[in-house]
Amino acid sequence: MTRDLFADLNEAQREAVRCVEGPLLIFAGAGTGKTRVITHRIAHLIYDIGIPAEHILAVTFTNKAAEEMRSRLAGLSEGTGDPEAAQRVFFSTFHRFCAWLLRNHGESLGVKRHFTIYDDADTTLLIKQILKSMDLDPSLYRPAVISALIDRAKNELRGPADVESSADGPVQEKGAKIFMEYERRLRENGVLDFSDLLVFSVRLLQTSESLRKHFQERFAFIHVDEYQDTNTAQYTLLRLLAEHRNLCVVGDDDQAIYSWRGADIRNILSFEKDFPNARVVTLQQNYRSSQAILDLAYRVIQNNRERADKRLMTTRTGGDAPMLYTAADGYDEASFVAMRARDLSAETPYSDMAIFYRTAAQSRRIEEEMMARGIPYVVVSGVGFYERREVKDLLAYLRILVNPADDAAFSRILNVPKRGIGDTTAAALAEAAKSAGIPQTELLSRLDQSTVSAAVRKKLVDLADLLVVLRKLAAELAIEELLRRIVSMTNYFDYLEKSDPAGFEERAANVQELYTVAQEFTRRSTDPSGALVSFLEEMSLLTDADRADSSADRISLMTLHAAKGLEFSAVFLIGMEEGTLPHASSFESEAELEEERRLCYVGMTRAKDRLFLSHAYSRKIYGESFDDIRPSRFLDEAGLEIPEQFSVIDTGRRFGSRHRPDEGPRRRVDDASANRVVRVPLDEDTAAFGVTPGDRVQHPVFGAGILLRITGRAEEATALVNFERAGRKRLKLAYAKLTRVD
DNA sequence: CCACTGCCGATTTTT
DNA sequence: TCGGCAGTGG
Repeated sequence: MTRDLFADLNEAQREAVRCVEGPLLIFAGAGTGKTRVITHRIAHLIYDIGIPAEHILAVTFTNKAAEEMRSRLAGLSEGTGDPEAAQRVFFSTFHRFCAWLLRNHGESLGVKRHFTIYDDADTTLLIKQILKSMDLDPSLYRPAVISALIDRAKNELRGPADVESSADGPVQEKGAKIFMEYERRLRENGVLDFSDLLVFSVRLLQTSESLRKHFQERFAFIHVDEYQDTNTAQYTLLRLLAEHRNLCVVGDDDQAIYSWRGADIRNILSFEKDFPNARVVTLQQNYRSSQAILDLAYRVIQNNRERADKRLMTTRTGGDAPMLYTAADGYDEASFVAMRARDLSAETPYSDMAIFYRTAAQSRRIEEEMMARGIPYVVVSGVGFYERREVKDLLAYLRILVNPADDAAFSRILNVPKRGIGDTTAAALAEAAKSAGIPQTELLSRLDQSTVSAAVRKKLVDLADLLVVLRKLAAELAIEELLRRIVSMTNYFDYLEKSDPAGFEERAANVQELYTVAQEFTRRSTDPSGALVSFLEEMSLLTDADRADSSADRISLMTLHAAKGLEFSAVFLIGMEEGTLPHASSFESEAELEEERRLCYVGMTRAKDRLFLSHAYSRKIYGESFDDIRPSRFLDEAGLEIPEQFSVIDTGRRFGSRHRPDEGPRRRVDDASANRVVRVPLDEDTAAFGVTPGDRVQHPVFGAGILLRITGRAEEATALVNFERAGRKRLKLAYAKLTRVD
């Protein structure tokens, strides 16, 4: 070891790294360097203690996090005797780890080596089919609800029978029945859904003692990132693997925002009970945000009852006081964000700014504004690349080659591109396959004349022939080449152009992108024999976030959920209103409200230097206008002073709000965007000047006016005052003699 | 079989 | 407001 791993760590971090044996819980608040701690700890295990790298497992929730850790560890490995060791550490997401486990050892549970994975779209479709076959009304038993119910049950390691016995109400009762059929069909198709990856892995380790022992030895040291987000299945898996108790979990209960996905915050809160004699280290030294931002966030999160108390302190200096903008409406808010972002861009690149919102739909107005002003932006997430129709279509072809029983893939390609096979034929195929007990793919050329017309039969045979040819090509060609053949043999581009002329170019580009992805994969791949299977697995387990291009200088737009784990110099948190954040659906339950609060907290703590919060009193929701929107309770909790009502005068001069002719006459207000009072809590040094936004102030030269806002702090504090006679002026508080008048 | 139209419903979405 | 869908006429 040529390098002191402890040199660049603070005391708490050192303690966490040093403690290598037995259970360890690291409470890592936002921006306290948890990735640094995990990677240093792993490096310490390898290079100082001498643990073979292949005995170390590190599990994360996202591919991105896993990659980040891997590369950080690689950085630490440079210059050591064995820099390659980092490559041998098993960094993986839970799901990828499980897929790996099942590919290699799932046979005993009836999991085929070449299983394919159903994504959300596939499972929703399957549920709809089941509803139809059971003659249930989809509006009563909504597929999304049923899907959530099933997913939830699986994450809690409960089967259809468990759901049935605890059912209260018809949805759950029928849900259990649907669940049962759902499972049957997945097994019949040789496919797993996301949760199955966890469920079967748990079952595997529970049933096979030898495998359990094997993996306990193989992974003698286990690390888990974002432990607060683990669900019951994941927790159980960890318990099975970590019988040796060398389990190090890192997390922050204040950032638990996935309970609706089955994550159980109690996993982290009761770690010490689950693993007696566990060491607990709390990281509270923040390296990311200004103290003002941390304090604001703390005031909010402090209102949660179910949390371990901790408070972040920063080393970082500078930054502006967080500010609140009270907007007239959504357009005004968007306008404010855009203008402020542009101002900021003089000193901060757009790529270091972000706009967060509670629901994806909120991005629209912002996008319009950004477009109108020519501000470069990127919506993070949105419709993922892998969920694009064209991508899914082509992947479905690959899936059906790997797993002929994959019905979701089959129904996707059956009439795509259009080859004149309709619902009637599809139903006949499905029926025949069911009674014959073989996959539909195998049956294509065997449907007899009594069920389908000669013309249709010809089409089916053609498709069958196509698949035979492709299957042969699959064994010979690289994946990219195979994809190109699929596209050319099916005239896929013609189909795309015809079915969606407007979106053709973008879709074609996505297909090209898929070629590139395939090419990349082949370049990286070490095992050509199972290439197609692992390619598909990668496609299923990858998300849009994994391909985000961070090189361009664009401001990022994303939901609060998507913001976790990121940081930006400037953050805009929009739509701070009751009903939006906290979301209306959380009003009934204290637990859900606390989760909304954590969401708010996550958003705030992403900001390094500047945090802008905004809310509007009037907003259009689903095309209907509401004028009595109440500001979010979180603003109160944050200690922000909220203007009573938006009552400012507007000259109608709206920055960038394009003329909207169908909007009717707008309330005439006098120079609204400029003359709005912006209230923010002032720190001591700034408050010492004795004036605060909203005050009526007197100046020796300019006379009386309204203090609109204060930017900067202490000696740098600048007041914007709207003087009755002299108009708007910017004045340094340190020089200008402003006095409050009542 | 496919294109059009009217109606319903509308969080968040690591994998 | 807008997108996804079920139902209907060509």
